[in-house]
Amino acid sequence: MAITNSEIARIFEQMADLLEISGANPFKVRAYRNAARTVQNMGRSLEEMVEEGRDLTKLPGIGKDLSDTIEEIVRTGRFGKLEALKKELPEGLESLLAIEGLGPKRIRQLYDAFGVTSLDALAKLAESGEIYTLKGFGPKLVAKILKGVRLAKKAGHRFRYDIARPYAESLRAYLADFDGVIEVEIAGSYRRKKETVGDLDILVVAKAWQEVSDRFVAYEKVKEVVSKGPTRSTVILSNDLQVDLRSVPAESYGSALHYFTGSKAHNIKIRKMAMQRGWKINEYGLFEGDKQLAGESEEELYEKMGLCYIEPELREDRGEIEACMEGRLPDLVTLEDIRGDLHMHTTWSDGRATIEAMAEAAKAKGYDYIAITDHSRHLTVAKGLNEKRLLEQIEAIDALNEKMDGITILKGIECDILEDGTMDLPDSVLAKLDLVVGAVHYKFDLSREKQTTRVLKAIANPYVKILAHPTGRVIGHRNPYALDMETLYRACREEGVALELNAQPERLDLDDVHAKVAKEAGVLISVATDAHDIPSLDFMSYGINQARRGWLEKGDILNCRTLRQLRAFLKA
DNA sequence: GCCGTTTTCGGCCCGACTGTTTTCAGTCG
Repeated sequence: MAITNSEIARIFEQMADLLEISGANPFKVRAYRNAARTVQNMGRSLEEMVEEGRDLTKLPGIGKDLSDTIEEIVRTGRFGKLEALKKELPEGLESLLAIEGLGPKRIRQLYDAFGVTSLDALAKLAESGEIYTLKGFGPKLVAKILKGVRLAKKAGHRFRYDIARPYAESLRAYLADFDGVIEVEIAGSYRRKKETVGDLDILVVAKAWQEVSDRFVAYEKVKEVVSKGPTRSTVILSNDLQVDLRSVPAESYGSALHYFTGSKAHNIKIRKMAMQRGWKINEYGLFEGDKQLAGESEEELYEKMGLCYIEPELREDRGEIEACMEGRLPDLVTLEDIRGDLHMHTTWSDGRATIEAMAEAAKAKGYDYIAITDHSRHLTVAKGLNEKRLLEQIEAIDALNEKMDGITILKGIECDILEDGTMDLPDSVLAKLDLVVGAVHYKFDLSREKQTTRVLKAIANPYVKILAHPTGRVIGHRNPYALDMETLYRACREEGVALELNAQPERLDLDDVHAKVAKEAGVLISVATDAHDIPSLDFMSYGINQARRGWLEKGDILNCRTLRQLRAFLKA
């Protein structure tokens, strides 16, 4: 009975939701949410830890009860207390929490009085007017609820980073351009470079807030003005992305930026540290009594707290505060550290640019090398290369390398890993290449055991040097396939195989958590764009964002190495 | 339900806003 950490985290979240609606002790609810976060953020598989008899109470936020609960879930696939609770409160009730304006108390009220358990039932009740018989439900709240129902029915309420970015950046520029704006910054998960963002939180220090707010709601892409207040205005953009603009006094800018950048967990930890010293942190500053100790800048805030500056990408309470205190915060990789791109396609398979055009574009980015890695024959829909065509491509690349200066084109392939773990092309052909990138492109639904065996066999092939998009997930579309990551990391280290952090914004695979654990396990990472055209070479920045969230440094990344060092790795 | 340089009991992050009230509960970030 295989179960992933994410699934366990989901169970804890559901438990927390239902407990909240049932009116349980709010701190118990919080304990479940904290545990869910711990489980979601940890790299090790809980299932394996249970099998190995590890002491789970060592994990933060996991005590005796939750440790037993995890064991129960791993061993039986069930959680008795949750099932008991579901008998009292029907399933689906927690889905109502997604509606703005509805929290546990009101949901409970609606259920007790009218038996509401679904969005449809809620909408019906609201439209009939019967809802007004409940205490505390007035016309404005009901209108908000009805709007929330319509919104909740639209799928996918988080936006992929790359989709939010153009909206975010043009709005930032629009505001920065205005005379009345002294500072402007987009905070929240956008600033932490999370792979998806829920909404945008923009902070401004304004000379005249009223004018800035007027300009904000007049932005051309604003579809709807939700509110326009004395310190905050909220709008919905044409793509349904919500944007909050907040006015912040200059002396509080740093604290506000820190507060609204989050993550919540990171902030809570810092705030607790302040409390222990008898201080208080809020969005206006760091205070000792009424005296402001810091607040103008984030740097000052961290310094006063006795901490070093922590990059936004690290602020997830995944050990960054402890690492800072122990002087082992990573020196995060930057885009400028990248010397080449080790995964891209051309017109030889399903790409849209020639080898030469891709090489020229990469050279213009200042890269020293690229690897051409078109698909192999099994991927017929992508015009995958057979032996004959691959040999022709090798000749073509040799000729280009003769001709071109300033960049080296490595001969590679993104070779399919077949169901039995053998490679799609014979070793005799793979031997002629500089680089073989192995990839799973079908049979995603094998059992964990079979999928792991398949991938391990592939990376044991002496020619395979990188495993592409290792978990196969596509954000909001396809879950990662079942794979024993711990064993994979070990095998990669032993075989000298790097794992890819695929920079396609819908993949970002490995993700941040996996990248961090892979690094800790001593595995090298290749941050690669998998570009199918020239503009997609720019995906590198998304890969770097995720790499930074995964604590990666220059030294952890294969394509930060010089060509000579890279060749040494490929030959080893 | 977790946790411990005031604690094995009694705490658990904090402030603002909204809509509904007539002093505040509920929700949100």
